[in-house]
Amino acid sequence: MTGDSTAARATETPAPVATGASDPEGDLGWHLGVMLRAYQSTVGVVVGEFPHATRGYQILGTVVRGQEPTQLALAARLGIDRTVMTYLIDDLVAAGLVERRQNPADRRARMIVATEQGSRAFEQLELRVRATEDRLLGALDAADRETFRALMARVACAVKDVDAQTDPCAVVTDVLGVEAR
Amino acid sequence: MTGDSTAARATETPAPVATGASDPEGDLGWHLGVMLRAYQSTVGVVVGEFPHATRGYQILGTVVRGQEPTQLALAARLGIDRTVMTYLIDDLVAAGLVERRQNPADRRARMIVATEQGSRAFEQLELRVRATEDRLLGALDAADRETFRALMARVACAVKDVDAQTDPCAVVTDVLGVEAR
DNA sequence: TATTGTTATACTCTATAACTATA
DNA sequence: TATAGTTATAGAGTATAACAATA
Repeated sequence: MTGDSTAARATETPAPVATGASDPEGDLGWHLGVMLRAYQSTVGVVVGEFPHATRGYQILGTVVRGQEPTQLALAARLGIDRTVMTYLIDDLVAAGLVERRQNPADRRARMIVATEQGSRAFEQLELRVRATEDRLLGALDAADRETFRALMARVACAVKDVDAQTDPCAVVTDVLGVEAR
Repeated sequence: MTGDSTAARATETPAPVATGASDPEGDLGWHLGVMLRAYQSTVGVVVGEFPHATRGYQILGTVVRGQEPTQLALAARLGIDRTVMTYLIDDLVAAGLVERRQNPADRRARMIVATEQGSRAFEQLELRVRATEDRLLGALDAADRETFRALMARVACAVKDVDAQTDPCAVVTDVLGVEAR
C-alpha cells in the first residue's frame, strides 16, 4: 500500500534532509529497537514454551554454562531486578528446569543449577535459537554475519565492563570456584 | 513436580563450558539486551530533558527528517502502539517541539511537524547523541565502528522489511511517497 | 552493619476495547 | 465498512520498601 499522500509535508520546511549526521544510518537507537523487537517476535516464539520466553532461556543458558550461579549475579548479568529474578527462578524451578541449592560457603546465597531436563531442553532449544538468530541476520552473508556477531560481542562486553556490574565477558572457567575449589 | 530430580548437575561436572554453539559470543539476545540497557542509561540521560527521553528523541528525529508524518506511520516505524503514540505526541506538543496539523488530503490523519524550537533542539541534541553513541561503541576503533553501524543498519532494515510494517530504510529524500532504493 | 533472597505494595508501561470523525 | 485518532480501563511488567537469614 503505497499511499500517495499528497501534500504531506507542510508548507514551510523545504528540505527534509537534515544536517550531515542526521542520516537514518546513524540512528543506532532505532536499529537497536528494531532488532530487539524482531528478536522478541522470532526467538521469543521459538522459546515460547519456556516459562518466561527469552528471559527464561537466557537465565537457563547462563546457568547451564555454569556462569553466575547465584541469583544476584544472574540478575546483574541479565539486567534484571533481583526481586523479579525471584519470580523468574520460581517459575523455572516449577517447570523442573533448574534447582535452588544451598551454597555451603555462603548460606545466604542460593546456587542455581540446571536439572538434567533443563540441560537437555536448553541444548535442543539453543540450536533452534541459533538458527533463528541467523535468519534474523539474513541480510548478511556468512562472513558479514560472523563479523557482526564478533563486533557485537566486543561492544557488549566492553559496555558490560563500563557498567561494572559483574565480570565482563570472561570465558566460563569454573563455577564453584568463587570460594572453594 | 520437584523433589526427586536426581542429581541435577552438581559439583561432578568439571567442565562447565558447554557444547560448541554454547559460547557466550553467540548469545545475540544477551548482547542486544546489554547494548540497549547501556543505550538507555547513556543516551537516555543525554536526552533526558525531552518529554519521553529516547522515544521522544526518536519521534522528533523522525519528524524533523520528514519521515512518517502521520501518527500511525510514526508508531509503526518506532514499534509503538498507536494509543501510546497519542500520549507521546501530546507531551511533545505540550513541550512545543512538534505540532499537529490537518492533512487536507485526509482529514482523519494528523500530520506531525516539528516546530522551529523542535528542529533546533533536535539538531543540538543529535550531535551529543551521536557522540554518546560513539562512546558506547568505544571498544571499536573508527573503522570497526563504521563497519558495525553499517552492518547494523543492513540487518535492521532487512528486518523491518520482513516485518512489513512500513517502508524499509528508505533514505529520506522526499516525504511524498517517493521510494528510494 | 552489610548482603542475599523473599514478600508485599505501588508505580509505570503497555495492550484492549469502545468511541469519534472521516473516508 | 474501514481507517486515524482519542480516551478509559485493565493487565503485565517493574521498581521500592520492609523483612528474615546469614555474613
